[in-house]
Amino acid sequence: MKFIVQTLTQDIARAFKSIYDYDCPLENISFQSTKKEFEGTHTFVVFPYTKALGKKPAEIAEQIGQYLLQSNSNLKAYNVVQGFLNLSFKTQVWLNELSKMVKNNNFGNLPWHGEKIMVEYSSPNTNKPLHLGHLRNNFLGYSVSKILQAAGYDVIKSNVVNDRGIHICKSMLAYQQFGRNETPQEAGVKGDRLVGDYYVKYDQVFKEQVQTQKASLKAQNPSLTDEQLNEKAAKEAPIFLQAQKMLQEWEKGNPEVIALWQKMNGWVYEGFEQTYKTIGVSFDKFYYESETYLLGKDLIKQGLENNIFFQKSDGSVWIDLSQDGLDEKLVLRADGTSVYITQDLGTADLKFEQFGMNKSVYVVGNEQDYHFQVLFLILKKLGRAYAEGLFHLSYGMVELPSGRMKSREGTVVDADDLVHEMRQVAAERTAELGKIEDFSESERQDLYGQLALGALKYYLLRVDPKKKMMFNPEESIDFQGNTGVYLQYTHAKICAIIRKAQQLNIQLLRAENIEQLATVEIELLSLLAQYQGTVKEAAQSYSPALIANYGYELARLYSRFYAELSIFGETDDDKRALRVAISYKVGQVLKHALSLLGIESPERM
RNA sequence: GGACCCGUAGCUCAAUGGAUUAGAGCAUCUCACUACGGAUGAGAAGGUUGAAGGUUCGAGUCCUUCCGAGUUCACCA
Repeated sequence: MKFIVQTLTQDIARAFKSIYDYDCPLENISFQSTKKEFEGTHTFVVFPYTKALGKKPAEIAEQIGQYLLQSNSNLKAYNVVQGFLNLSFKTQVWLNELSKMVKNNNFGNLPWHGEKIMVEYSSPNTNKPLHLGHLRNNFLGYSVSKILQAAGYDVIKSNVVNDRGIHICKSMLAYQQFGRNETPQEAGVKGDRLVGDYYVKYDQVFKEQVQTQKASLKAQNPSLTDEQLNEKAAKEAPIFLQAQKMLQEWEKGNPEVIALWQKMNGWVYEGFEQTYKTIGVSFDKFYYESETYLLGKDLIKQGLENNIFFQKSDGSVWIDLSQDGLDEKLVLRADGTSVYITQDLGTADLKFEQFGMNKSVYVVGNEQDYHFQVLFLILKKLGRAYAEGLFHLSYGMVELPSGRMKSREGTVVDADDLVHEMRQVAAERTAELGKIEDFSESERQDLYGQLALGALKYYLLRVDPKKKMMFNPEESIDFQGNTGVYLQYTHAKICAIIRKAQQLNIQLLRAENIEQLATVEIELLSLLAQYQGTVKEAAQSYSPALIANYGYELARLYSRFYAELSIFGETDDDKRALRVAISYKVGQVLKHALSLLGIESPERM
């Protein structure tokens, strides 16, 4: 199709030249897809040229249409609506196009171009289990990796695990005080859940202590405001002081603390591994902040020498970004220890040294927009060549009908629980329909997982990543309409058709003597031909939503095709074969698109 | 307060780099094949695209102001 559109583009330029003696650069000529109400698949908009040509839009469109019809042998007809020139291709063009697509088993994968890109995602804290917000992150990261791969990149999926810091010490401390050495096995829960429970426990105790502390502070300092009292009490809560102490011990390498840390992190990793496996995501490279948190200090020294940073009298190091519309930002504490951005600077260098990638994507929530703006800007100022290729894939928060999720208020939707519930719904619906009575138990279980995750992933990925989204539990378990299950169902239906076609021994690509295609057939072929462009666009904009929406549109159009036209009831052998071939290709593209979303395509369901 | 982001049908979302009559799904109502998978299809109803200006042949999209929601502005991560 690409080539055919190219010839059309050239012919339009020639038309401009020959009719109006107007030189139009090829890159200024482009097409839109024709709206459904009108005949044709490609539309050329002439409005932008009316000024230069001094003619009315409809007149220009008419003249160019005539010129094209004579000069371009692929063209069948044109029609003009105001300034819109709608073009239709000959049947043979579509038949050739279909034949090419069917023969191309690599359809949807763009040529490898040798650029390397790292996608960092997931990056969990090791103090609590994964929740719904992490799911959006993980699904996005995984899907973007797949899309980039399909678009011809070498992709490295990385995960920077936040396994150290005061928050980790909090759950350790609560476990130490209240845990009685219980193990996940003894407690009968996943390791990440157990550790998360102690993080919650810490918070309970902390809150109680703040209240007590506040009361005694108030008695001593009646003049303080409520806010001041809260702040002071929080800083003086015994358990908080203990947590701070523990962090210091951890940094000193106190064997007891380290041993506890290793034990508890080990539990969390086991839990995460299990969750990652069930939700179907994976990584090529793990970084641990406990190993990277000291990085970046050399960079600070360098920046000081080059006067990019400056030092205050207390020894702390800063960068002044006020020229760039931002603030002054601390990059190293007065005591010489790192802050968050210090290690991010160092880690950026480390990643680049190890992989030498051209681009690097950070899949991180939009709460950290400012942080990444600063991080990238500093790296540019430090003259890092790779800084140009850095991108923050900033995604919006997932909200519940009851509002934003808050771990402290217990409104968090746990990832494992959610997947479990979805599986049950999938099992119920499947049982109601009774189409897989001959499946073995393990085949059933596989199917439930595929449907559950298909529904969940599609639900979270179909929305533009940049936008915040609403997670409505009732809607998410809906398997009708614009859902992942709908795409899977359409694919499975097509598989049934292909099975039957094989039984009937129908050849996909026979010499087709077809004079005219049905409108819905042309629409389908045209949409299929757009798939590779969609993949490219999705890669450029890092947006799985484009793939999801394309897939839905394709499934919907196919469903209409299926309802309007009979396949096996068609008596003309050529037409019957054609419809099977179209079905086959639609099935393949659906499967490919779903795989880019990290969703599996069962052949029966 | 500064910065950033968002506001489209009752609800959830689409709408290429500006373009013909702003499209889907859910929910509501109606209809459909003793044909290939009804987890489906067709139709009805539902909109002053938060408001007001501006630029343009043309604005949901760009610019300005206002209103409303959110995020962020730690020697936390």
